[in-house]
Amino acid sequence: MPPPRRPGQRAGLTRARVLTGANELLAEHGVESVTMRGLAKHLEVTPNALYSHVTSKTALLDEMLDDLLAKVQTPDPQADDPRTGLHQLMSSTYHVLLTHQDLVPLYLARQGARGHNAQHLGEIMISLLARGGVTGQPAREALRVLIVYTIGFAAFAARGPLVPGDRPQPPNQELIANFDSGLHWLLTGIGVTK
Amino acid sequence: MPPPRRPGQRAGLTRARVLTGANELLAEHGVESVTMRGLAKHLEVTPNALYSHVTSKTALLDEMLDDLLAKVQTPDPQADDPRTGLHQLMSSTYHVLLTHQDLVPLYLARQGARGHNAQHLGEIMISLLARGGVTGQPAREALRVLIVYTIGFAAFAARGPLVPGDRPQPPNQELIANFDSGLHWLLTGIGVTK
DNA sequence: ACCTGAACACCGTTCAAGT
DNA sequence: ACCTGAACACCGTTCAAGT
Repeated sequence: MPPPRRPGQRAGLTRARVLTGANELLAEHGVESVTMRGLAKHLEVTPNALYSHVTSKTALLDEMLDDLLAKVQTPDPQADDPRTGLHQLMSSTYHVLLTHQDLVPLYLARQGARGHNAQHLGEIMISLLARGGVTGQPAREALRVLIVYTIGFAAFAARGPLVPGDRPQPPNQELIANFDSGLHWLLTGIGVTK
Repeated sequence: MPPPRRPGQRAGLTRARVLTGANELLAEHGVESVTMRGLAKHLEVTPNALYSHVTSKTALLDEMLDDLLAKVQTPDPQADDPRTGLHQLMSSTYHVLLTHQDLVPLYLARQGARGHNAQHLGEIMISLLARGGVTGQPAREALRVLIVYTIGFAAFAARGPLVPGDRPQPPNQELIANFDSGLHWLLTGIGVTK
C-alpha cells in the first residue's frame, strides 16, 4: 500500500505498473478479480486513469498472456534430438500454462497466440520439426495440432472453479501423465524422428 | 413477437420456453447477446422472472451446451470398423461444435462435458476403443486425449470475433483438413486397429 | 500528458410484494 | 406458483474538465 496522495499530487502510473498490478491481482485473487475497476482500486487511482496507459481490458489481458510465454523453457538445439526437444518444449509450455490455470481459457476464447513470445516459440517448433524430418504443409499442420493439443489440455485442467472465488488447485499428477501419453501418441503419429 | 399482455395476465413462461428463447438469441445475435436481461426482454418478461425456471445463467448455459451434443452422429456399430467409427464420431462432434463456434470456449472455460449427452458419447467412444484393441488405463487416457483435441480444435476455430458483434465465420476448409490430419496422427499413435 | 468527477449503458441476482 | 417493482452490487468505457 503506497502512502495516500494529497490532492493535486501525481499518481505516477505507468504501463508497467498497470501490468504488474494486474498480475498481482491475478496471483492473489484469480482472473475474476482482474477488472478495470478492481485494478484501479488496487493501484489507488480512479478506473478511467488506466486508459491513459492501456487501450482496453482486452489489450491488457493479451499482454498478460504473451508475457506468460516468456517463462517457457526452450530446448538446447545442441544437446537434444528434435523429438525429445519438441516433447520438452510442449511439456514446458503445458506446465507454464498450468501455473496460471485461470488465464488459459482466455487463450482459446480469444486470439490464441499472436504475441511476440508466442510467435518465437512457433519458430522454434518449426525448426525442431524440420530437424525431425517434417517440413512444408505437414509441418504447418503439425504445428497447429501440437499447439491446440497443449493449450487444450491446459484449459481442461483449468476447469472453472466450482465455487466462484476458489483458487487454482494443485496440478493433478494423473492429468499430467495423461498429457504426456497424448503428446507421445501425437509425435509418433506425426512421425518426428529422433 | 407475442401480443402484449394486459396487466395481471400471466406470461406463461416455462423452462423449455426459456431454453428456446436463449437458443434463438444465440443463433441470431451470438453468445454475447445471451444475457439474463437480454433474454428477459426477448421473452417480454422482467429479468428476475427467469429465476423461476432457471437457477442461474451458468445452469442455463450448461443446459444449452449439453443439448448441442445431442446432434452428434454416432457411428453404426455393425457397418464401420472401430477406427473409422471413432474418426467419424470425433469428426461429427467437431462439426457440431463448429456450427455453434461461440459456445465452444465455454466448454473449456467451464465444466467441459458432464451432461447426459456428453456422458453417452464417452461410453460409445470407450466401446469403440475396446473393439479397436485399446482397453484399461490406455483407453481412459485416449478418451481424454481425443476429447481435449476435438474440443480444443473447435475452440481454436472459434477465435473471438475481431469486432464484438461479428457473426461466426464460415467453416474454414483448411482448418477442417488440419483437424483431420491431427486426428489421424492421434489414432495412429494410440494404435487403434481397423 | 496524466489524472479526476461524473456519467452512460450495461451486467447477474435477490427480496418483498402482489395475484 | 409465477411474476413485477425496486434495489444491490457490480461491470467497461467515454467525456469534459482540471493541473
